[in-house]
Amino acid sequence: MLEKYNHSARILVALDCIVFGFDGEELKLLLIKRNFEPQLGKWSLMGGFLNETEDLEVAANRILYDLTGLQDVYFEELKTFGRVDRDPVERTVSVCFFALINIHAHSQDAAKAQNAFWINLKNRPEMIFDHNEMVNLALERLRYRAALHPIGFELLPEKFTIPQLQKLYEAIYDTPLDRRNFSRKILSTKLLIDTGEKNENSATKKAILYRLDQQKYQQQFNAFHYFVSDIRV
Amino acid sequence: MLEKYNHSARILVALDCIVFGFDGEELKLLLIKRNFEPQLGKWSLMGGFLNETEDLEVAANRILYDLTGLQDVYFEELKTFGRVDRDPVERTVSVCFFALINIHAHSQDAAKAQNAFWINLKNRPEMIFDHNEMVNLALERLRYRAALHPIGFELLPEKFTIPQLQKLYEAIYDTPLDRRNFSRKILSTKLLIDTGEKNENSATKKAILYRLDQQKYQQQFNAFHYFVSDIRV
DNA sequence: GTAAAATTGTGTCAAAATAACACATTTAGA
DNA sequence: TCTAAATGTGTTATTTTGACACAATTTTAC
Repeated sequence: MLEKYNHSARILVALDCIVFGFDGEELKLLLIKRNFEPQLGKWSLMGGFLNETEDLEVAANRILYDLTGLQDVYFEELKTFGRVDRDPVERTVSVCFFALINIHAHSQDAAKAQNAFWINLKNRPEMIFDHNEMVNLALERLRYRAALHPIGFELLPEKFTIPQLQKLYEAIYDTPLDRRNFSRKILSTKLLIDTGEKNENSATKKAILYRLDQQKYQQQFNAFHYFVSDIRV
Repeated sequence: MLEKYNHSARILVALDCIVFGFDGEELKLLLIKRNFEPQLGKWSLMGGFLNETEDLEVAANRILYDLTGLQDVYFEELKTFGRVDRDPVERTVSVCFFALINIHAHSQDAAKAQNAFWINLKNRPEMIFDHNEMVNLALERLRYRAALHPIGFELLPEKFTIPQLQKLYEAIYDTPLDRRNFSRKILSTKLLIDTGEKNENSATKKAILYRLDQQKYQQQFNAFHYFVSDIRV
């Protein structure tokens, strides 16, 4: 039997999860109005603790599932936060993730059970601990990633129009984009498949509904390089 | 006094550090030939445990300092590794960082004290635990970062020539680059200042020695976008 | 001395990508 | 059927990129 590392401190390992959504106009965050201690009544990210016999990645999926009822959603590690005083209750190191989900496809029941609400990113409330810092960094990372990889699609429904996609990018970068250049750029990636359908929820010209070419999406994930003039990572 | 989180497991939090260097020809790693248990005699990254009263970032700096004698070197978090069985001795979550240092500027004594050696990245040995996975991911990240931000300079001496810089990029991406296009691209960033000196260690035409414009480096860090044909992140 | 070999610095040019911009089409509703 | 709003596509000048050529510098060999 191997000897254990007797001289070092065992520390609580938490996970905190930032969930981004898009309602067609604004970027949103799924935040918890805490109905439990500590910090009851305040806003926070969804979080949890790593169990003794649980892989870190499994724990992240568990927390996402408990919040959204979704499995296999896009998420990536953001950073591990480890200031000594970040949680006043007890020393806790938190591995922070962010996820992108289709805002219409998750479980309302799961969200309700966690007392979670979609909040406009721009109007986000003060949050507990270092959660504000986490969200700021996550937005930065989202902008970085979305400029290089086609992750925007993760936030849209299965079928979507180019104008919808453009509105998403405009929300992510908080800047207007040229409609014609945007369309050309996106279509040149060949990632979009024309479904033959049109968006019927339109009072004017109905835009073409596309879906993502999943195979090309996987292949081209690392060769997307979406750039427009105002977007610098 | 606040109540503690009584129902969750406390876990060892380790840090592992990948140190990259460049000897003018090849990318190198500063690896430990373990003269201590566990896994005595095997190769590993430099690591350590997070102390109870120590910020995570402070711990990373401590470990880097113990290995290199350097402070304020470039490093960034890579990922936190948390498979249950990643360390057979005991459940340990490891926050992995990577650093870029000038291979000629660190403390030989510190390295010797840790039994650390510079190893060609391409000939790297089998390492313990998930350290191989860490290094693979770090190389990927280095390539990603170096394509977008001017971090290559962190691996060079204060004064360097454009051909040296090119050799570095060729080592990072393991691909030959066109000398003329490279020079044009780098000079167009205006990040280089001509020192007026030349590289005297040359048997042929002596190349101009440049130094980095530190002010512009800070300003343009997020607007570098170094791309050449063969380099795709 | 001078020629040869290796390396460095700079220039050219066609092709591709980008940014700015214009016009025609579709649809609901007046 | 006319209008307003939104969508789809095209044009053009400018900038960036990639492929390539030539001149200059320096040491070494003769």
